[in-house]
Amino acid sequence: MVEQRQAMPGANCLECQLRQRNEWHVLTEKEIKLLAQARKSRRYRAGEAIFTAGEPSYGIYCMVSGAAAMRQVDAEGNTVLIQISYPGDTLGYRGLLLGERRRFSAEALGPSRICFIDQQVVKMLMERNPALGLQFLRRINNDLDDAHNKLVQNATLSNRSKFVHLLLNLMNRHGHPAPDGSQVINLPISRRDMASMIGARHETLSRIIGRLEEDGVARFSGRTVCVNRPHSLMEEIRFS
Amino acid sequence: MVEQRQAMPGANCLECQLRQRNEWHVLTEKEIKLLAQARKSRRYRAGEAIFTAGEPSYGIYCMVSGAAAMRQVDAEGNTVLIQISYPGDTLGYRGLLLGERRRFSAEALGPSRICFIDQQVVKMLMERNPALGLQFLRRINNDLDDAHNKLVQNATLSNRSKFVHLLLNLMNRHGHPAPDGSQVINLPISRRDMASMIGARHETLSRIIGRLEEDGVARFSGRTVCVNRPHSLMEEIRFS
DNA sequence: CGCCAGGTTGATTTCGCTCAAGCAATGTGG
DNA sequence: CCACATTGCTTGAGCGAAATCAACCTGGCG
Repeated sequence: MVEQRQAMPGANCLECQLRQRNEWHVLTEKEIKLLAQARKSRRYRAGEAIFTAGEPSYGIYCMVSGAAAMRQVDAEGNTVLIQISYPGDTLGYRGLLLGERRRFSAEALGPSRICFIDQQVVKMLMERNPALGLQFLRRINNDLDDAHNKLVQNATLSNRSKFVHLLLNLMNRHGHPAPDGSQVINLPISRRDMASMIGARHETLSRIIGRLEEDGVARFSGRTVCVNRPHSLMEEIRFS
Repeated sequence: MVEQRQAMPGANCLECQLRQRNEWHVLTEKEIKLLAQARKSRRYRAGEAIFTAGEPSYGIYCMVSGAAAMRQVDAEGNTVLIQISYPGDTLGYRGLLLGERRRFSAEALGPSRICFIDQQVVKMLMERNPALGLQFLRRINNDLDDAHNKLVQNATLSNRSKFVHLLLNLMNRHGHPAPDGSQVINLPISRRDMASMIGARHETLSRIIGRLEEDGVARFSGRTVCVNRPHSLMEEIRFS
């Protein structure tokens, strides 16, 4: 019975293995119980919205399984994929901590399970345990660092280089090693989204993919990618 | 005597008018006295380094007068100007709060006066007054928002549009209205730096400036810009 | 079955980068 | 004071990369 609960993340915060790897690991057992009592877990279908830009922040979300995309839309209606969140990641802490409206949208990329924790509960926990606030600070700091690194990437690299960088990141998350030493990736997002992530048109990305196949770097088929020699990707980003 | 101290920012935190507009305004009078006792004020010459990427974080800095540039350097040695800081802004809080090394460099853009507050003092103040930590959280959150907005800008806009956006931002900070309704800007940074901010080569920026002059939008002469009709700039960024 | 979103491919044009030369302002050592 | 290097900026020519416009394919899905 106990084993069963441990094997089912999202059922109870106390036994949730993911907690060890995110902001909540600084909480005491008593505080965790409060968290477990207040959190609501629910499933999302692929493409379902978690929250939308402009709406108030009611609380924060904790990814249990699946993946989620954060999208930002600019004045002209262009939508850009900012980040992908994975199990253990906390979502929507920004608007919450400041009591602001959502500045971007979040959407489930596939079937996902996500816990929701109400604003009041988070505030209460942060007052009881100041280390929690520091954890969020650390988290937001890393996000800012990522954003700055992407800024210099966008400023200096070619579209091809940017895409290779993206592909390497996706490989780290979604890659499975094949017996012959190659890596097989199941892409969680569409090509349009990948194009938006590197700031290119989707037609351009299509051509870049074609050239990568010509050069024997990788083979693309739908959302499945096979990177022949992962090292060749690493080397590619050394030049330009 | 008291008036004289009020008229001289950087001499004493208690009378510093800038404090009303930054993170420190949540401190009690007693805490401000601690701050005033610990802070060291000093002048910087134009171009002088405040801190450099890779070095440890000894404390944080508070701009009193002048302006400072935050620069990030990527693997290829390209340097990108990330942000400009102005009087009242706090500098270098990121590395400090996490006890990390500096991830970017900061440098005075002109003759500036900047206060330094030691790491230990900040930690002590944050423990005494939890609201201070929340202020830094708010600050870092806004920075992250700026970075995300720049990301979608870089992804979707042309170099010309990006430069017009930059010019509008600089106008808000450095513009002076002329009697004929035009705005005169004294640029704080070189064209190379402006080019890096929009992710373009400096030659390209030079051509963009030429085209803006052809179109009668603005006149450039050294570091002085005259925007004929500020409204025309606003309108320009509506299309494309 | 037709419709539609997502993806590919082609033709054409525009934009921005590279390489290169030249120029003005500033600094420097003799 | 001059010859000289240095730095920041501009301008030109040529080229390559990427955007645009368009046609077409493909696999769901009502």
